[in-house]
Amino acid sequence: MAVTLKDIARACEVDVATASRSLNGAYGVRAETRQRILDAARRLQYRPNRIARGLVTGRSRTLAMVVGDIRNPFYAELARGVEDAAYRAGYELVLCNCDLSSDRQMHYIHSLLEKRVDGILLSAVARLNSAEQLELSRSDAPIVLLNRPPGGARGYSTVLADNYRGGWLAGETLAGLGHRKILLLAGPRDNGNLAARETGFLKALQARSGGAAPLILRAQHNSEGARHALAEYLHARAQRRRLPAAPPRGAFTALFAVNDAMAIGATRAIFEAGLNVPLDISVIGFDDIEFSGMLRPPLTTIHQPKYEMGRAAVEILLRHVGKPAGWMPEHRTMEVRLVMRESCRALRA
Amino acid sequence: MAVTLKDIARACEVDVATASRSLNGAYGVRAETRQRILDAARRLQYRPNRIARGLVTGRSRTLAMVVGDIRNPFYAELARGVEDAAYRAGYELVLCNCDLSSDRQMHYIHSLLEKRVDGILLSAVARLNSAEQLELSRSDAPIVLLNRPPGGARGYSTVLADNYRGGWLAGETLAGLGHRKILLLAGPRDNGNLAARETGFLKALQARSGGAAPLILRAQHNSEGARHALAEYLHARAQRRRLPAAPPRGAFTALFAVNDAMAIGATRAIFEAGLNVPLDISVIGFDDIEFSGMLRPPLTTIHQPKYEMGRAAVEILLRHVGKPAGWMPEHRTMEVRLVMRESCRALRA
DNA sequence: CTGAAAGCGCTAACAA
DNA sequence: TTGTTAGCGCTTTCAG
Repeated sequence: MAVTLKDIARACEVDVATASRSLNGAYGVRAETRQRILDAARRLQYRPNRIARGLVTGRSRTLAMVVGDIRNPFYAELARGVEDAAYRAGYELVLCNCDLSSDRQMHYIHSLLEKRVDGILLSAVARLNSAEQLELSRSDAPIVLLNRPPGGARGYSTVLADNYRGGWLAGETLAGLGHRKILLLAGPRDNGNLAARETGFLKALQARSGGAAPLILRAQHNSEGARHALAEYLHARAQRRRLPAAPPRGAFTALFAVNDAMAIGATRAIFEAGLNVPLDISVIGFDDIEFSGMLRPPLTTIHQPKYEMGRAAVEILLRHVGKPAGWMPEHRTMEVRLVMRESCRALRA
Repeated sequence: MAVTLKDIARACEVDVATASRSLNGAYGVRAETRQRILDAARRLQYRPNRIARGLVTGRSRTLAMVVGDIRNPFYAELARGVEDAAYRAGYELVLCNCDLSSDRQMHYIHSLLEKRVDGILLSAVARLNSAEQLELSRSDAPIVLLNRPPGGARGYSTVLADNYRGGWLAGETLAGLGHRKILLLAGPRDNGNLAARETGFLKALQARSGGAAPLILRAQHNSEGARHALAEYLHARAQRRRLPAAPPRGAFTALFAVNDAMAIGATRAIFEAGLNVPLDISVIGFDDIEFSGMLRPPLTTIHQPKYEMGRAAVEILLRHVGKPAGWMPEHRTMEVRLVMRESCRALRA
């Protein structure tokens, strides 16, 4: 059995209250007594039972983060930022993967609330129906939406990258390099972040004098989805022109993929079609996952400050602990920036 | 204030004990009464306070995993396996990143024990001094070492990939392809897993008739470390032979990096030196992180079943919950296998 | 089948 | 400065 406060109180011939005070607040107790208790605690290897403490204080010193899949390097980087910030503040982090399952997401949220976590970071993309939304809103623990557009769920704090501006930057970059025939490799329409990037990109092209509307190809927002979709597209084009052997050139000279995973898949498809990046096609992505810099060619992309986003979300969350639900939601938009690497080249005019 | 068992007991005009029984064990209570209570619970949105329950049962239904850095895709995959298994068993997972800091590692372990987690998975590589080892051994919660050789810490259950055999496989593969001049890109000597791979590799080459001892280059076990070390080596060779422009060929025709991150860094260094993989140098790695298959060329590597390792570790851990400390440690060695992709080629004899 | 009562280990008024 | 007294919300004997 573990040694309890009572044990150390008995050993020192004081009351548990005195022992508790010595170990915690520390003031309102004679220095000598306090020392005696501290010594006994160390000697007996006393480990306070935080769960008992939690029961009375109502706080667990635990935060939770719900993500889609921690194997996604984007989430991993977010999570690391979250965890470091939590650690510094003296909190632990419980991690929940729920993929796209809103069932699993709700299951977690229930468990977390039952465990009285002090706050929840919601990064997963699983949609919630209105019953679930309602349930969330009654949550005692503060919730911040991290990289998850509110989507009907008003009233929560949010931390988001400036996706629109990132898309714009991508458009500017490609157009500035002289590209006119451009492919937009877009994701599912119902993803708010991806949609914002798309919009920003389109606007940037429109704003450019003579900016023609790009081709739009929609795919799953992962490598395989992008690779598959683009491969099919390139193949179909070759067929149509009866160029079974020769790869199609000239349909577009640049491509924007709304995230790096898609950019990676697209790059593969391009090489597999016998074309070259950036000689035949320039590629620009979005996210700047660590891996992007290690590709051949290193990927030009829009960087979002994932680690800092995690940190910022924890700061907001902690500011809301103990506050009434729905207390002054904060909205933080994080800056993005272009990272020029080698997958884009300028077109000679 | 949250609704408690007492509230629902009052609403149903029964005792809290009856309410508790109805909500849990469910037997020993009249069906009609039980139903009434269940209904009330739903109606009042009752959420049991698990921390109160934990105080009496002594279980928290929480597991913890201590890793180096979740951004490392290897850990992420392990973690996902762990989390899925925990989820299925009705547990939550707290995730702790401690890099190489044994301070942070110990800090976590203390917190976790104070929070009465039901078990701890140790994957981090931070070394523990003997005082820390002693402390660990007195832990009430079971501990399993996941991908972490016991290194003096006997008595714990372990889950490890068959690193030795993986190294052997790599050696066999290269030798079987006809390579004779081989470079071993090794990691720090004090890493047990990496050292086992190294040993296996060396043995395989020795076992081959005419297998010459490979060159050994030691580097940090990450991409940049490997890239740097290999670049320097290639450069120095070029200098020595007064071939500033022409890249050095022929010193070795194949290379084994003891993990994929290193293989990736090495591949970069090779291309940056103007050489080609696999034409000039074949490369084989270890781990089979997801990314390996998306490289150009896709990396040949030794696959370890990371996800399954995570799952296996949880199974063992759960088997030990509630058992006395040091109870029948289990040791599980997971099989590895060769994944042949395009970074290795056969040498014509 | 159900109620009463004790207690998990700790904190926090309130007294002394 | 210290001890006493109540709980926190739940489970779990033990009676009834």
